[in-house]
Amino acid sequence: MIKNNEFIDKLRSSGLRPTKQRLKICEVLFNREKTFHFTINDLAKKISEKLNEKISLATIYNTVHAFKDKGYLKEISINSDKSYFDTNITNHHHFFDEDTNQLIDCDNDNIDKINIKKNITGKKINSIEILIKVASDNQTQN
Amino acid sequence: MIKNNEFIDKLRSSGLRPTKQRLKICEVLFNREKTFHFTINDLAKKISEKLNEKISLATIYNTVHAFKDKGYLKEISINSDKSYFDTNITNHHHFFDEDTNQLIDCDNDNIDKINIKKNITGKKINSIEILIKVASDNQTQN
DNA sequence: GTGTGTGCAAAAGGTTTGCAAGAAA
DNA sequence: TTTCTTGCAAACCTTTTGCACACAC
Repeated sequence: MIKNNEFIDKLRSSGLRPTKQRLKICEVLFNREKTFHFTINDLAKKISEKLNEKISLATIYNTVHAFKDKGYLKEISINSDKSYFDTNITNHHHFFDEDTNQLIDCDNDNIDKINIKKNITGKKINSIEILIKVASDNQTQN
Repeated sequence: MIKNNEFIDKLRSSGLRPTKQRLKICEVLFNREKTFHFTINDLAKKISEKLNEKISLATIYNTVHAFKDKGYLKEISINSDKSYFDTNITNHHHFFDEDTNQLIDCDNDNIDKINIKKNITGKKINSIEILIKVASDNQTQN
């Protein structure tokens, strides 16, 4: 159980004012055991469920982007009509279950080191993301 | 230079009627040397440039999805406000240049075999996609 | 008090849908 | 003639923006 004070310090230290809304979003996002993979819509729903309170969508977008910029959230690359975010900011990868549209973390340990033999001239590699698409074993794939 | 007849056969053999519009889209997509990475918008622009003719957006969406379902196009996973497609349907990966928002193919040969040690129970791996984000060497990264 | 953050509603951008007219079989 | 395809416009959904009000400092 993370205390409110820790969130306040965290926010302050990154130059974000600890407002009521941001603290509530912190609580929903970071006060949990497991990684949370979510879309903005998921988050909005979770907020109204868990806190029985509504925060304006504009504010949620604002906050999620601020948190992403500060490195508290990661954006995940899937082709989808919406953006997915991840509270797990460590270097890791994802399974994407095509049956249920669910994301599952895949630790770095579960994948042998990736060695890219070629790079683009003058460019530096910022990140390497692996997406493993899986689906039910006994189903026709497309 | 692929002949129209080949496109007609290709379409017919997958149960798609070879309409004027689909043939024109085939021409723009597949009558080229290099891989084509595109958004629907890019494709619409290319069509009006190359063929000096307009095909309705609804039809372009329709056709691209049909081609994807038939396996003639691949959808690429980037988080972006729009969908990217690829005429290269072989097993390969991508560099994504964050400076220019451009996609560059990365052949399988350039990456050592990926070994996933863990899988999701009851699921089969359909694909493994790697996205390597790169950016200019002499720039602050976020 | 000043500057930042919030919330609403409107707008924007990509994508999908319904339906009538047109083309392929 | 039947079925599939096209094209337009409207609808939809996610995300962004403008602006007035409220809050943090």
